[in-house]
Amino acid sequence: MRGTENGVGAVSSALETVACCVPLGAPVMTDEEANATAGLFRVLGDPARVRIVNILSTAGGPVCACDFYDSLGLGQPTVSYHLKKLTEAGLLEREQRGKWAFFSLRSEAVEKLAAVADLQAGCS
Amino acid sequence: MRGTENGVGAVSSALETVACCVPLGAPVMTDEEANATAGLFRVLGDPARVRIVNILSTAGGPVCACDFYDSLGLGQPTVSYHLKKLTEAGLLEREQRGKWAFFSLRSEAVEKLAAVADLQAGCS
DNA sequence: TTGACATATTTAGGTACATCGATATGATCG
DNA sequence: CGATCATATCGATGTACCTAAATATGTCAA
Repeated sequence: MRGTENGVGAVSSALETVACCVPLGAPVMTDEEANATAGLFRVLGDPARVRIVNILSTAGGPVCACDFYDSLGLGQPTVSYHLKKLTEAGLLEREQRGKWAFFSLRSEAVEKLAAVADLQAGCS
Repeated sequence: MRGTENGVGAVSSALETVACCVPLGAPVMTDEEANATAGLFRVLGDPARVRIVNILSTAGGPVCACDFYDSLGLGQPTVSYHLKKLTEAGLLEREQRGKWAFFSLRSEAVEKLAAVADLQAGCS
């Protein structure tokens, strides 16, 4: 019931939040799009998750879950909780290496995030 | 006690959240910066506020508070609450026109937001 | 100043979220 | 299989947040 690499899009439980987002400056925005876009920002609206993304971006590659405990000053269950939130949103990818879980940033999501937050997108 | 154009930085009550943010990909990130950055995202982590920003960006100019009631399907106090959150974060500027309050996007904040969400900032 | 209107604040209630301790699941190695 | 280690999930608790009704503040016109 893990399902990280099941072939297709490897969608998590929440319909891949990041995939449903639209730029903040979109000419039209449905309720569903507003919800998804807010959902993406809400996932990043926690200091621990901001740090996780920051650590992953500076690491430049997959990072073991256990490496976050000290960096974040949070317990193992709490870190697991945050990693799951980020993964479900589509921002992170989970990879099993032996008995360790490694996480990395999904480049598509990173690009999408930048596009969503760019209000000038499409303007000169 | 309103203080929207008091000369200097026109800071609101919360030390201007957006001003303390750093890019998600910053090489180093203090606790305070992680908090401010998360705070900025958290402000955008609500569908109503996402819509407000979207409406303002497509409007291209100041919009009266009363114009949001119908668009958002929310009551006047609730809209006022959201507008305050966005303004306190430094994303919006409030302007009094007679007995109406007009809000617009702060271009500096818009640029900062894009920079904060851009993980590739400074990379090739 | 008084009345009318627009917005802000207060108060209260319900819900979502972050955190931890305890426990369960999953993976490796003897 | 049984032991061990890493991670995920469950249960519970305190907090932050969103919303609306009622009220206060502020602005303008007469």
